[in-house]
Amino acid sequence: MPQPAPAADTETRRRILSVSAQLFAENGFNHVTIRQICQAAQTNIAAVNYHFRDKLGLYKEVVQIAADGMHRLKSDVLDAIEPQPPEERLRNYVRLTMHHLLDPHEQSWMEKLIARETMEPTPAIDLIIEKGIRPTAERNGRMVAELLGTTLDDPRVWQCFLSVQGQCLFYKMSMPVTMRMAPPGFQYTPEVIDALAEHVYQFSLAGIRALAAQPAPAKMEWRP
Amino acid sequence: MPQPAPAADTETRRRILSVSAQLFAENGFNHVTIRQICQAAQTNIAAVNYHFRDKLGLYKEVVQIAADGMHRLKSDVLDAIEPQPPEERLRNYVRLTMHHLLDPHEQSWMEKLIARETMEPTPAIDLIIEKGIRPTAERNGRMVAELLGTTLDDPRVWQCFLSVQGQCLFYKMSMPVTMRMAPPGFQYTPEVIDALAEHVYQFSLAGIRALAAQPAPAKMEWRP
DNA sequence: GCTCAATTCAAACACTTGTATAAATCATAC
DNA sequence: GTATGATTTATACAAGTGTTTGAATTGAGC
Repeated sequence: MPQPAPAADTETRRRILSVSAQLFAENGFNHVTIRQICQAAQTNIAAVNYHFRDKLGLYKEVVQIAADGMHRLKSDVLDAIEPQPPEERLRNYVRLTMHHLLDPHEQSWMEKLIARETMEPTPAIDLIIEKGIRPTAERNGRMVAELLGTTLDDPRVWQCFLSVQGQCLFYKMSMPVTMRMAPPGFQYTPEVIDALAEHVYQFSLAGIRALAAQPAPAKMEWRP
Repeated sequence: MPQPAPAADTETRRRILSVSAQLFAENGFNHVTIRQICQAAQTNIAAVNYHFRDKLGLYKEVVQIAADGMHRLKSDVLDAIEPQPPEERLRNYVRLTMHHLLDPHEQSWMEKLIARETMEPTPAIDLIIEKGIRPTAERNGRMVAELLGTTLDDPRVWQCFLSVQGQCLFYKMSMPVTMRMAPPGFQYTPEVIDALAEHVYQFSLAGIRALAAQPAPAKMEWRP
């Protein structure tokens, strides 16, 4: 019973990873079969089991990559908007996030995979939380906290951030219905996405400002 | 080959419907097996095929009920808030919707089933759109339009409504992650849900008012 | 050229799924 | 009571799933 070298970087191994990342992101863990993956990767059925032990092993490696990439991607976004004034920071955060999620040309399978895991978690969810979400939580919070004129231990920070994130993700998650309700021929072109992002920005900025004007509620313990 | 009377109302048939509604809402069409349903309904494997032709037939009947019930539920909510001033209307709409979605005691499997179909549609999605969503679209729109001081053919109406709906649904859909990020022991008690709903209301009302203050964009054709 | 380990391959296995069949049971009208 | 049709039951089937196996192929090191 031959064993592959620990994490050897074979050509087929790479192909399987690349192909399955797309498939998993688009269809979810349960709706992708090993045979699909291997056919798309032009290799044998047993390749997945040989290189990744089993389907879940492959998936976890894909998720690992997604979580790391997500962290890097989010860090890049946050870096890019760092020097801007707070309002522009929010505007561009929303714009970039929605493009990653909605633009079909944007090959951002990582956002999609994580959006999927968020709604329908598998045993790999903890990886995503620890490596992909938690590390940028503090910077995300600071972006909102500054607009609120408060600190991270103010519960309004997370409620507002979730309201922003919720609007962005909702457009992605409700796409199947949106496309059916929209007039025929509708597409998520870059211009449409920009317009939606601008709406979410305007809507959210006003929401945040209104809450900033209210008396501060009791602080909460802040967890890292 | 015996055939059941058209839509006979047998006891087992009722049990299957009731049990599978819960299961489908909680786990989605693909993650529920006929054997699960029949075991929970304390009947034979073949009962589903006998009474509903096949699994999809059963599911479509469940969805039919959900779509009708959804329409009725939404109508009731809209009726209940009708006499209130516009702001209170929005506040209570958000509050009731979030309770239906999040309260574990609330046995509102219909909202959950439809939320699921929204994100991961099956061949039954059209039923939901036509019977469960479209019929109340106009009233939903009017609720927002009034706050915006505009008419249904103003694109801001739908963008704002989706922003509100998006926040509500997001809390439902991201529950798996939320529960893991939240401090241990966290639960969606009625009080917690009320607080969240109040936040969404405040946030959204400010967003809507800010957009109302802007110059009106080009109208769009309004589809029934 | 040979060796030996890593890698690929074809085939099969064990299991679950939805569905179909035919017999058994039940209920009701005559 | 019996006949007839509706319902329930036990069982089998075909297709699809992830996984395993053992042989074939490859390729680098000597």
